Amino acid sequence: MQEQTKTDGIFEGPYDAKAHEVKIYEKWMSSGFFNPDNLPVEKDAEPYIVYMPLPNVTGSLHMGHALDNTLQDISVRYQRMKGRRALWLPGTDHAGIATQFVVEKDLKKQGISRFEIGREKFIEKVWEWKNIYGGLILEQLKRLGCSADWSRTRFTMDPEYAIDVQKTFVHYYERGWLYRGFRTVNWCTRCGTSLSELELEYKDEDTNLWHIKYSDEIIVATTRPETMLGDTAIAVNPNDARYTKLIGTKVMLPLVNREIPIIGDEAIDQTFGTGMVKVTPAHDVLDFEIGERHKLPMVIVIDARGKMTKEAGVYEGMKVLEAREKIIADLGDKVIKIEPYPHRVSICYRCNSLIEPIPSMQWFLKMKELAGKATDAVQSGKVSITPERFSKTYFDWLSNIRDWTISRQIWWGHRLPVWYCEKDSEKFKVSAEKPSACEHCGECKMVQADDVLDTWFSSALWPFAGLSESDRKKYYPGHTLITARDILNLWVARMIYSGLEFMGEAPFKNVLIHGTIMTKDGKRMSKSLGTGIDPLKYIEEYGADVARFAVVWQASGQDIRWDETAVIGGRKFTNKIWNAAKFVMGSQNAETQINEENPDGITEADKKILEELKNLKESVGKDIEGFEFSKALHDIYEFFWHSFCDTYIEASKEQMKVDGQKENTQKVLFHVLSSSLKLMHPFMPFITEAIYEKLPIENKKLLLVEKW
RNA sequence: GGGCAAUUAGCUCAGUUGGUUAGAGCGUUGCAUUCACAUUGCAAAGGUCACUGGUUCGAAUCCAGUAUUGCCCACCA
Repeated sequence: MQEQTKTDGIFEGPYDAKAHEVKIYEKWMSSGFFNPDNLPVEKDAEPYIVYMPLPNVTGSLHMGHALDNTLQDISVRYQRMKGRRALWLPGTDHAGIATQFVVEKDLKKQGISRFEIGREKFIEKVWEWKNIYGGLILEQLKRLGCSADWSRTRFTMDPEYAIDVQKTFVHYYERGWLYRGFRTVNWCTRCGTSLSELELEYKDEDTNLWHIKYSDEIIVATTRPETMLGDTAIAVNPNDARYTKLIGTKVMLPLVNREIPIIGDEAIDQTFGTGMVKVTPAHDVLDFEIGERHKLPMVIVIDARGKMTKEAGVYEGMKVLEAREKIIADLGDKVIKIEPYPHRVSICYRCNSLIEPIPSMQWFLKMKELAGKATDAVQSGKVSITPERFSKTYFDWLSNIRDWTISRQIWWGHRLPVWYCEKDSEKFKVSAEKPSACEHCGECKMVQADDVLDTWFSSALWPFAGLSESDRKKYYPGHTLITARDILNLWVARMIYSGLEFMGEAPFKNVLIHGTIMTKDGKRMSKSLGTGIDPLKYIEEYGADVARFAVVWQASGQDIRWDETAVIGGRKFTNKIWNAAKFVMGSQNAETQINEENPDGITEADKKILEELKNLKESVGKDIEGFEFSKALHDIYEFFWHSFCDTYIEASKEQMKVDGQKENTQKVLFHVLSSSLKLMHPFMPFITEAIYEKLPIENKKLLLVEKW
C-alpha cells in the first residue's frame, strides 16, 4: 500500500481538541473575516446581522450563554458561508445595579464603603474593576468559538454610546413623554434605589392577615399592620350596600389619633376580607393611585432604609418588622382576628432584599405610544417571534403597560442629562450638554442630576447605539436576535420600539426564544444554589466542539434538563469525524491534487450516498434558517455516522478493490467528506477547520469562508 | 385568580400538516475485532405514547375533560 503513505502521520492518534482550538481561533482572528467588511464576497453582498444579547460585565459564561451564543454562531457562520456579509455584533452591558453591587462588595472586603470615598472615587473604582474583569466573558465566548466581530465590540458606557443615551433622553423629553413626579415606587432598601416592576422578583411567604378594629363599624384586614400609621383613609366599594352609608364619615385612627375619611373606590373588592381597606398612599402602589383619585395626603412612616420615620411617633427608628410586632401588641384587643395567610412579597432582582413601596421623586417615561409601536411591529409581522406563543407574553405586557420609572438612585450608570438650578431644585433644564448659564436664577452654574438611568434604558438602544454612524447606514436594520425568554419584555420589546422611534425601522426581523437549561432534575441552574454546571469544564476537558454539540443536541425548543450523556455523544462524534477523515485521506491517491467536486454515482452505494448528501444539504440549510438547529445536527449526525461511515465507507472498501470503480470511489469519499465538513462547520467549527486544513485542495480558503 | 408549556423505552428527549412493525443519544444484553475509529461494528432486549371520553376507515398526533409537574403574569389589602 505504497500510495497511502503520503497522508499518513498527519491524522495520527485521536483528535486533540486542545492542541487545535487555540491555533485555529488565531487563524480565524488574523484572517480578519469576523469583520464583514473584510469578507471575500461580492461588493453588493447582502448583509446579515445578529445582535449579541449583551452579557453583563459582571457575567461569566454559564450554560445559558453557551446555548445562546452557540445558536447565534451557527446562524452567523452559516450566513457567512452562504456569501453574505455576516456581522455578529458583540458588546457588554454596564449593568448598573449588578456591577455597583459587585464592586461595593469588593470594597467592603477592604473595609471601605462607597460613601466614605464618594461618588467620583467610587466610579473610578468601578471602571478599574471593569477594565480588569469586564472582558472576561467575551474571552470565554472566544473559547467557545464565537465568530463575532470583536473589532466592533461596544460597551454601553462607551463615550459614543453615552451620546446616544443622552440624545434619546432629550428626544423623549421634547416629545413630552418624560415627566418628573413624587410618587410611591418600588424601592430596594439595600440598594437604596427605585426599581421598575420588571426588576422585581417574588417570594412566597407565610404571613398573617390581621383584622384590626378601627371603630365599632370599621374593621380592616391587612398583611402590613405597621403601615396603618400612614393611613389617610378607609376605602370601601361604593356599590357595597353594607357600607355605603359610611362613605363621607370619618373614623379615628387608633394609636395615632388622626381622623381619616371613609371613601368609596371601585378598586375595592367587596368579597375580600371585610370589604374595607386601609389606604396608605405612601406605602402601597395601589393605595397611591387611590390617593391620587381622592386627593388624599401622604404620610410617610417608612424611610429609604426601611426604618420607621419620625411620623411613626414612638415607633421611630424601628425596623419595619419590629414595628409590626410592637404595633400588634399595642393594639391589644383591637386586633380581633389573626388569620394565617400565604402571601407573595416583592424582592430585588439583584440582591433579593425586600422591596418597600416608598414615595420619592423620580423620572417616568410615558409608555403608551412606544408600546403601541412595539405591538404593531409584531402584529404586522415585521418582527416575528419564534416560537409564536411568546408573542402572547409580549402583547400582554405591552397592553397593560405602566409608565416606566427610569431613574435610579445609584452611582454607576448614565447620569440623567438634567440640570437643576442650585437655588431652586424645582427648576431644571433637560439638555445633552451642560447649559452655560441658568435660565432660572441667572447666576448659578446648575448641577447635574444625581440619578442615573435604568440600565435597560441604555441597552434598549443597542441595535443602533452599538453601531457607528457609517455602520448604521450599512448594517441597520439587522436580522436576528436569539435569547432566553426572561428578557423578552425587559429588553427585546424595548429594543423594538427604540429602533422604530429612532431609526424608523425595527432593529431585527426575527426573535428566537430558546429553551432554558435546567439541571437534570428540573431545577433552575444557579450559581448561588450551587446547581450550575460550568460549560468551560467541558471546553477544557473535551473541547469547544463537544460542548457546542452537547448543547445543540439537546436544544429542541423546550426547556432542557441537562443530560451529561450528550457530552459523551459529542466526544464520540468528534472521534468519528476525525477517524473518517483519516480513512478517507488514507484511501486517496495522494500523488494527484483532488479537485473533483461532483463525482459520478456508478454503484448503487455511490448513488445513494450522493443523493442523501444532496438532501441533507438542503434540509440543514432550511433548518438553520428556520432555527431548527437541533434537528439539523441530529440529521447531520445520522448521515455522517450511519450513512457515510457505517454504510458507504464499509462499501467503499470493497469497491476500491474493483477495477473501474476505485478512482470514482475515492472521489466520492473525498467529496462526501469535504461537503460534510462544510455542513458541520457552523456546529463544530474547530474540528472541521482542523481537518479541512489538511485536505489537498487547490486554492483552498479557510473553511470559515468556504462556500456552503 | 389568569395564561403558557410538558407528560412517549431504565435516563434525557425527537416524532413537521392524523396513515404501514413509534425513533435517537446514553445505558443494558449477546456476538465480532491485526483490516479509519473499542471514543468501534453487527445484532438484540426494552414503550396499553399520563388518564377518561369523543371525532375518524385509521389518533402519540385533532377535540373535550381529569391528574401531575414546571414556568410566566396579576394593585385582592
